[in-house]
Amino acid sequence: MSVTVTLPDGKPLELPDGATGADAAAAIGPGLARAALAIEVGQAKDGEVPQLRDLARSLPDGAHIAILTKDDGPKALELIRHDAAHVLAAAVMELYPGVKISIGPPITDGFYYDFEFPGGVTISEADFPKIEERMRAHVKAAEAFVREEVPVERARERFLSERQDYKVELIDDLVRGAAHGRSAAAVGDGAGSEGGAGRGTATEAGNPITSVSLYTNGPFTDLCRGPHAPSTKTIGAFKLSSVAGAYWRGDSNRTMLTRIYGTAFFSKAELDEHLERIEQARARDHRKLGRELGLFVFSDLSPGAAFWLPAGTIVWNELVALSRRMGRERGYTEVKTPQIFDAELWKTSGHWGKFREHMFTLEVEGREMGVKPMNCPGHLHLFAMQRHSYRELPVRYSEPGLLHRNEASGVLHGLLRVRHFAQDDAHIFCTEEQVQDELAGCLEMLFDTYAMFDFDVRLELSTRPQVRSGSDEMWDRAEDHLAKALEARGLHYELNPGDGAFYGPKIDIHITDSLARSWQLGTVQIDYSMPERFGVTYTGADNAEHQPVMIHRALFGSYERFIGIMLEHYAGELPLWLAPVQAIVLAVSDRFGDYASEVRDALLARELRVELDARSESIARKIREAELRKLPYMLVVGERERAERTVSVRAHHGGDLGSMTVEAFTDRLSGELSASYSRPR
RNA sequence: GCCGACGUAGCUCAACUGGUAGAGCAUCGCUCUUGUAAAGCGGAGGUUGCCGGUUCAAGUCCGGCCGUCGGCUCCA
Repeated sequence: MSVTVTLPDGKPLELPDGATGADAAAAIGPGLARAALAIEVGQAKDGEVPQLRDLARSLPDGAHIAILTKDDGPKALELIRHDAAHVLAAAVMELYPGVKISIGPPITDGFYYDFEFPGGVTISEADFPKIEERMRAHVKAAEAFVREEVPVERARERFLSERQDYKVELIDDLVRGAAHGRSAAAVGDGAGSEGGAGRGTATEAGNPITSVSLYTNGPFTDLCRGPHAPSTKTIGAFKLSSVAGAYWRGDSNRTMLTRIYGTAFFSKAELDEHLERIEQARARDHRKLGRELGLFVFSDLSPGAAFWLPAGTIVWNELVALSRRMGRERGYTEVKTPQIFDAELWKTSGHWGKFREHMFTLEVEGREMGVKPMNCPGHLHLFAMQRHSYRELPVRYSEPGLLHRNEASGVLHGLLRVRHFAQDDAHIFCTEEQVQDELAGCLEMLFDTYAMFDFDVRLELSTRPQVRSGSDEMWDRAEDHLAKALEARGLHYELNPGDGAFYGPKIDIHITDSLARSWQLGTVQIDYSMPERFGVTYTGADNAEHQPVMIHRALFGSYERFIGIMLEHYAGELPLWLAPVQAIVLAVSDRFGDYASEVRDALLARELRVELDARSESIARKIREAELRKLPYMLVVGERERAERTVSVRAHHGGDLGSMTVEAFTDRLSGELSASYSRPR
């Protein structure tokens, strides 16, 4: 008796019956046997999803297999990070008797484990050294990860007797999930491979789960779907990084657990490199750059609201100018609507019911008013106050509107999550027949806008949420429109089910910041609901009143957030057209102040943003300071330049570009500027 | 909002177990008049986030509040 499996290169490998992944690796070679971590069974073909399994499990006859080693990148890292999460739990259980464990999956850059510590015990980073020391002992001991399949009842009793309530709940949910026909994987934690059912047990609809898998390393046993590496020793280097609160099952009504984050790599060198990357990312944190470059500051007296300094205001205004120019070229018309409205407006829009807690409200002569958290209701009301013919449509109202949202204190984050901000907002009112053209126009404008910034953007289509307004038929139509518009452009997008606005689905633009956090920027939304709520109409060719379709769109999203992301993206080195100071004239000594100001004035006359540094300081110092301010161009002028009527040009990072006439330099800059402006069509 | 940590001069940071706050940079003044990443000297600058408590004595310990940071939940 034997089994035959197929290797990645297509060659068959014959093994004795009952052979394991480890046997397969050994049969291929002793080096591979040593390096093997896990084994992938199956191939990504015909809808089949390869399963990663423990090496110790026996191989099914006829399977395609691939041995996983540390050279297999993210998959291999994920494996040992999951191992590390178990090691963390093992260490914590030894150090804190009575601790309750919940889940501990690998995540993008590491892993975490959530615990409920016994009463009175709090964990802080100060506790990490001793936890890490225990973890090291487990890694050093090269404890084998041993899998066992246990009947559900026995596993349940085991965790019940250990007072591991969260594990009991997970098991109960697994059983219930299977009974309800959901896959076992879907009722796990959703974040990783914890808490899943043992494979090989029935997970089909309606079939009850009869067993679950447990993994043991050393003294620690956890409910876990696996897989794991053969032993803890493959965790080459690890480090705990932070501690945070996290709600059990992500539900803010349930217990807050203590989450310990960490990361793991195969080697110390890789870990160090990772830590170094984080350090560098911190250096380009927009909050730090904003202060250092004199763009904006924050004050305790207005949490969640930036104070824009002159330099930052220039950046802001340039973005607004870009938005206005591009809008003008595309048939948008700018409007201005009030900041404060009677609650009536918010009741009509539905925001009063859904977001009142997050609005700033005030009472004016006995009337309840709300500061606008968004522009749409104002635009709807404005549109509704006029009579409209179908001949006018589409109407495209834009407004760089100032908005206030009373965000919970805990979510504020630099410019990326604020209470006071502005959006490059616009609302299009059009006929049903015009929807596709308008959406295409929005997407085109979106890509033209983002082309100015070489960002890596990710598109998501967010569909109907649980709580929403409008009929299902409306939602079907709206979602179809967005998907169709995306597909018409051949755009790749991810589906984000249930994440749409309460009035309509949306296409969201997401971007990743320097610390790998994801943020939403622009959005294009389609809305059949608000026009109905506000009763807005236009007169059709048939002389009857019809309801227009509304498209909401903001391409930058909020200017604040966009500038924050952009600063991190460029590490503070803004492109010339956005740089608050495009060039600085540096006088070699204050004796050349006259010529230096002449040069400055010449550049000002060409509408360049230029500064003059004629202090009695060394030229080396002036250059250093200009470099630290990341100013794109430095123009050194002294004896020679005055005599020759030239400037010596130095570019940030670019070094000395030699001397040229002021004319030549301004031409060079104008050329650079028009190149950036000519990109969007 | 929830969990944890943190809050000292404009910025970055010191101040042993409680003993009366200090440095660098920046700012200001003077000297130097400078050629591609920091000239020299001197001065000024703090009710240690705010309020209360313990103590002979609080930056340090305790409580409350505010804010910030890292997460969680939320995000029209």
